[in-house]
Amino acid sequence: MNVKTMCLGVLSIGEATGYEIKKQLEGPFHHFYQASFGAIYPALSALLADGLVSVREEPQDGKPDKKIYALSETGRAALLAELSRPPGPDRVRSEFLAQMVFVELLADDLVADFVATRLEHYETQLAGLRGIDPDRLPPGRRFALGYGLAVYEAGNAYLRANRHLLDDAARTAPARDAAD
Amino acid sequence: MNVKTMCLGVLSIGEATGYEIKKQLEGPFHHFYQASFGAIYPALSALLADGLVSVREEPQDGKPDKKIYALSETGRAALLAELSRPPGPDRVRSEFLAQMVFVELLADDLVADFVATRLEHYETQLAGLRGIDPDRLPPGRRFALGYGLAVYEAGNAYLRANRHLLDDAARTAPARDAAD
DNA sequence: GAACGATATATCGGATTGATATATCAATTC
DNA sequence: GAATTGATATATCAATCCGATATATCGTTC
Repeated sequence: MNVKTMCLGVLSIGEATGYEIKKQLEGPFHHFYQASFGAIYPALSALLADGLVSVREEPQDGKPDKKIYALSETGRAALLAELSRPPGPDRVRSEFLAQMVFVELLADDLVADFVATRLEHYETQLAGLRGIDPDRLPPGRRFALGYGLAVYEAGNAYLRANRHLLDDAARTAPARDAAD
Repeated sequence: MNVKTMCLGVLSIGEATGYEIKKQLEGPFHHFYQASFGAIYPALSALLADGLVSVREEPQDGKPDKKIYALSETGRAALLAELSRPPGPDRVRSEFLAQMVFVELLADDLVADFVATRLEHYETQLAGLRGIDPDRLPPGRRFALGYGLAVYEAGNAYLRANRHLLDDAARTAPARDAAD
């Protein structure tokens, strides 16, 4: 699903600015879909040019004018067509995991630092998702919320239970050896 | 972690061709890092130009010649430097999840099909990871293997337990209504 | 007063994807 | 038997996207 389709999807929930679409993708949707402003704004421009969305400008005091986008009927049909195609494979890139694969090359204080940061990250993400009331969500979004909770909880629990694999494998720094 | 660094990392395990690096990223590393040939080959070319890897060509009967890349000492140092930087945020894009968020728009037979495919996908991925003997791996790779198992198992279990949210929400197709 | 964060829009150079191409061979399908 | 598919290998390209940056205003913090 490209960013144009995701924008159509978010607009199917209700009209929104480019900034608000980004906020949605940084918040409740963050665990399964991310996109940058560099992709969102050109996507909205293309959707507008193709007649799949409409836009109205609202001046604001003390802030840039808002451009509020809304889904057109053509856009709704295009969204349905895209959603009806079989989903492609997940795309994943976890820098933390990729770096931990080479943990034997890393100094143990670095590893401890990275692991601690990662655990905090899990807690932050879980707190964010737990702050959302599932009863107020339509079924699809409730499903996605529960999925995020399940996967973050599993990752968090795994890291807590197995961080010793990382701690024990990391390089002991020379200065620390001397202190020990 | 960009594709150049990942190539250095895979080469730190042992010399490899571009094709073999891709195979590593399609197999045991797939659940946390993916990259295309379109990125791997230019990355290897750049690494070669920068002196971070060396290459030797081996002719093969019935197949293209092999270009076998090996890490240089300069490359090893560059890898260590990159790995020592704090990991950036995970990048995730799950088309399945993104589409399920808008499940109310989809026909129920499509949803059932997508869910069935997704469950098969989990079984396939889990079978692949379970076929790897963790005792033969160094600690970092053992950790990553276990992480993949934990997260796929959680996602699989969640989908099995909660697919009813999706089934119940999907649109009932008109033709099916008439048949019921 | 400078830096930072929030609300907003927008752009750009570099990174990456997915498709495609080339080559050869073996296995499978029609 | 020919066509298709899949595997082993290398390589490239147009489209998509990222991360950084810019602009503007305001409020908060150091």
